Amino acid sequence: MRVPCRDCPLRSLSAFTKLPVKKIDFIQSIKSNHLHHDAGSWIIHAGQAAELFTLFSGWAFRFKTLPDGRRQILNFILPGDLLGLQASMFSDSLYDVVALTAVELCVFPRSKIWLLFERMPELAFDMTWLGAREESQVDDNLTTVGARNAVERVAALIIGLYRRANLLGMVSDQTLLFPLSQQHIADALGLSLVHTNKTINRLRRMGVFDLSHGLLKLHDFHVLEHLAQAFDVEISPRPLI
Amino acid sequence: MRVPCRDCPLRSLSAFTKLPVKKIDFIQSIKSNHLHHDAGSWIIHAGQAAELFTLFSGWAFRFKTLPDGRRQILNFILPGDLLGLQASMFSDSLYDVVALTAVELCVFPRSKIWLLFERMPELAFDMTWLGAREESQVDDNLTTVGARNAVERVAALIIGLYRRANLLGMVSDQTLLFPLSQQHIADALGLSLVHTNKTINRLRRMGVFDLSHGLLKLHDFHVLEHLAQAFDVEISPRPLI
DNA sequence: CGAAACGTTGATATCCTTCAACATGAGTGG
DNA sequence: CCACTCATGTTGAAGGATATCAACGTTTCG
Repeated sequence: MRVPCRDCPLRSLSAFTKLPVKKIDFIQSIKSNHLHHDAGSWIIHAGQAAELFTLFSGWAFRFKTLPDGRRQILNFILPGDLLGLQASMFSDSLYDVVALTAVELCVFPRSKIWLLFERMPELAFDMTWLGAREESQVDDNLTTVGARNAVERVAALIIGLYRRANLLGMVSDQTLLFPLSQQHIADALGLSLVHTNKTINRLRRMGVFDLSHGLLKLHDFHVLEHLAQAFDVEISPRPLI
Repeated sequence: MRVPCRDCPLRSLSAFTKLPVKKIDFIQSIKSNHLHHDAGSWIIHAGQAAELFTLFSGWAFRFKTLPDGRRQILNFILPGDLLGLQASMFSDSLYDVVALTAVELCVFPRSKIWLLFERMPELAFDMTWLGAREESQVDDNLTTVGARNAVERVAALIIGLYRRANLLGMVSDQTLLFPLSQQHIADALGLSLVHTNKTINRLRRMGVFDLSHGLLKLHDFHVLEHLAQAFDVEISPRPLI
């Protein structure tokens, strides 16, 4: 809580739209907490109620688990992303969210969401926009898992995360701190761990990227885009609640 | 336009929440059109702007196409579902929507969406809720495609559609008009057409359902649920805009 | 230093795809 | 009503992509 929302370092990034002070102060007024979580800890539990969060720093991921234990990672969450919108609109969350690194979270109690719709329609609109954007990410992931082969899947995942991280200024010298294990990648792509490993190494040997020791270095973005059968993407600044 | 929103036949279904007349009239006031489309016709084009719709009758589906033509169906759209929320919040749609049967659509111009947030926060909230619900469907589909094998995928798809249709009163004698071709099923599940066919017939021979001539008859819901490695689901009435 | 998590590799098994051919059904024009 | 065509569904065979199994290497961390 020490840093007021007005001075939030995320706001100065070009990835985010500028908000009038009045709205920022409203956001601050409904923010109830600023949490720290260790890597690996649960942020939202499937089957339980959850608040609404903004990820302030770190990485997290959202996933579902089948009765027999298989798990599917639905998307990854980066700083500035809204987290728990579905969960806070339904009575219970339908998915788990776990911190991938140490994270900081801004907490907005679900009880205040209605206030936001009532008093600050612009912010409610932004929230809906952010929800639509998350869905569009899940759409992409479904397309990756359903229609692409192993090489294309890995390529598409790398591209997607690289792009997002780049917008947040987390990339320098085409290099990025990359906290996913190969098991995370496998669970996101619907591939086995072993095959994921072999596919990554194939791409590594092809020279399109290097991925080791938690560091991703992208050598050739365009080749990777081509390998991924990627769509064109339009990137626009997004609201930050 | 002949039937006023107050008398909308969908509203009387138990699947939908009751709305005060004032709000229904507001909905009516921003509804700009009532469209008819033939089966197979495009409702939303990827790369183009789109309005916001409610599907009044019929079935539709939302999908993406890779540069080389492979296509992934993201979800199916049934009466009462919102359609084009993402598309109408972004400048262009990132996906296509095509009518699976003849459909009727209620049209709400995107230019009026802001008005709705400003003047009717309850409806804005409902819209966000419906968006969150669609995302949760895509989450499920991603889990199906990423973590289930062929038999489980088909079972999960059938269960999901049967459940939704049932809530809308489209099921009688455990039987339902089912307009998907096996190619649609294959494209939704990330399976080849041939393997989809063989999997369906395997399930048919196991006696859990029958699917032919556009008719789905579900013989044993619980066995199918078990085969699908299905989650428990909580079903609650939803808003209708 | 030891243990545990994570990554790597080869061999084998399996699920799913592809190919090809044919069957069936729906729609159309003669 | 029949003959034709096109979409859709069905089936067997063969090949390929991915999964599984098992063993070992490497890093991290207490």
